[in-house]
Amino acid sequence: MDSALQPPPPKTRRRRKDARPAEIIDAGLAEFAEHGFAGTKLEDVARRAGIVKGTIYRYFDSKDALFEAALKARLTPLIDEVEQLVATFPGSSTELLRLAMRLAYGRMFQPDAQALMRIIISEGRRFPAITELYHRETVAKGRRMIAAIVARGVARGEFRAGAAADLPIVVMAPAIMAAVWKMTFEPFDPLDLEKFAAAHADLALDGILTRGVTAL
Amino acid sequence: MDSALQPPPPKTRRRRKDARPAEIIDAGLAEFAEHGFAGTKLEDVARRAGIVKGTIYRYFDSKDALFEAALKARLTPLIDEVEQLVATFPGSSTELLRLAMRLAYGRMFQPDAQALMRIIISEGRRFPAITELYHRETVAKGRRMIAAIVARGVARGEFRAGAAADLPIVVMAPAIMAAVWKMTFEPFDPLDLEKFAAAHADLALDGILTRGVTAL
DNA sequence: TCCACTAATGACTTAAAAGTCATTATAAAG
DNA sequence: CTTTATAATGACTTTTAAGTCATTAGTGGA
Repeated sequence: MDSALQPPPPKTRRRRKDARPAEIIDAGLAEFAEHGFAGTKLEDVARRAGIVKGTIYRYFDSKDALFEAALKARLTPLIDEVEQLVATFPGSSTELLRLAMRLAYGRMFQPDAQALMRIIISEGRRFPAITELYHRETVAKGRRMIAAIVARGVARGEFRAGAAADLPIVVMAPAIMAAVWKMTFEPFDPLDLEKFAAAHADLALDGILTRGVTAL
Repeated sequence: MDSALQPPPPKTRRRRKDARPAEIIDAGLAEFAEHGFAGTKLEDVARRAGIVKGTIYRYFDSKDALFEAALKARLTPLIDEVEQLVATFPGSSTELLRLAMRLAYGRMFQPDAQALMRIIISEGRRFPAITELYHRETVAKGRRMIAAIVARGVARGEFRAGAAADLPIVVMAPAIMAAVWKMTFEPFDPLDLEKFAAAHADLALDGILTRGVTAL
C-alpha cells in the first residue's frame, strides 16, 4: 500500500545533479520536523531521498548547512501585495477580515507550512538567524496585514477601537493555537478545523464590530 | 555576576540522597527545554546539578527514564475543584471568565509551566504516553473549565450562544498563542503580557457577551 | 573515635551517528 | 564506440555521548 504509490526505487545508480538538492531538502525537512535537529540521522534523510548518506555531502557541507538550506528553501514569504490588497479592497472590513482569515487558515495548515512551524518552535532558539528570518518574512508580515485590516475597519467606523484594536495580533491568535494544537494533541483530541475557524470568526468579529448599543 | 548568586559549588563531595533526585530533575527539565531530548547531554545536566554524570545513573536508569520522571514530577494537574468554583461562584459570568483568564495567565507563564509546554510541543510526538498524560491533566481540564464557564454564561443569558460557545477553547486560544510566541519570538519581537491579556479579554468578552442590539 | 555502608566519583567501554574518501559507474561529448 | 568528467557509492575514520563499574570518601550508628 505504501510501495504501490512510489515507483519502486531504481536498483541502478542514477546521476541527477539538479534534482538531488531539492529531494534532499524535502527529505530533510520531513525528518527534521519529525525528529528535531539533533534527533535526525542523515542516514535516514538519505534513505528517504533514495540515496546514500555520502551523497548528501556532495551537496551540503554539514548537517547544519542542510538544516539551514532546507528551512530557507521552503520558507515562503508572505507576499507584500497583501498590503496592496488591503488598501484597494472594495468590500466591507468584515469581508476583508474573513478573507484574511481564510487565507491564513488555507496557508498555515499546508503540510510544508506545518513542518516549518513545528521546526521553528522546536529548534528556533538554537538557530536565531533562521528564526529571525522566519519572523521577518512570515510572522511580521502577517502581523502587519492584520494591523492594516483592523486599522481600516476602525477608520471606517466598522470596528470599534479598544484594547484588541491596539494589539491586533490577538485577532489572529486562535489560528496559531489551532496549528500548535494539531501538531501536538491531534491524536488524543482532534480539532475540527472547519468548526474551529467558524468559532474563531464568530468570536473575533463580534468582539471587534461596532454596534449600536453595548450591553453592561 | 553569575557566581555571586549561587553559593560557589562546594569542592568537597557531599552525600545528599534525598535532595539529589529533585535537583537532577530540575537540571534535566531546564536542559530538555533548552535543547530538546536528543540534544540534551547528560553531562550538561550533571554539571548543572553540581554533580557528575555517573551520579545520575544512581537515581535514574537511563536518559529516557530521567526525561519521563522529570516531566511527571513537574506536571501540576489542574485541580478539579476549579469546576466546583464554577458551580458555586456568586458573581457574574464575565467576572468568572476574567478570573479564569487571570488564573490561566498567572499559571501558564511560570518558568516551569513554560518549560513543560515547550517540551511537550517539541517532543510530544515521540513520547505519546507523556503527551496523553499532559493532555489529560492540564489541557482537557482547562478545556472543561472554560466550557463550564461559557455554559453557565449562556444558561444565565449573559453570553450569547453561537459558534464560539460551541467550541469554547477558542476563547482561551490567545493565551496559548502568547505562550508559544514568548518561547519563540520573544527576542525579536517581545510581547507585553499585560497588554496582551487585556486585549484578549477585550476581544473575547465583547465577542461572547449578549447585547440588546446587534449591528449588521 | 572508628566502622560499615553506600553516595559519589571519574576513568572506562560501547554505541551510534557525523563526516571522509578512494573507488565505481553513468551520461554526455567527441 | 570510446573517452572523460564527475555523481554516486559504501566502507572507512572520527567524534560524541550514553552507559558501566571499580574505587573513593562522606556519614550515621556502634
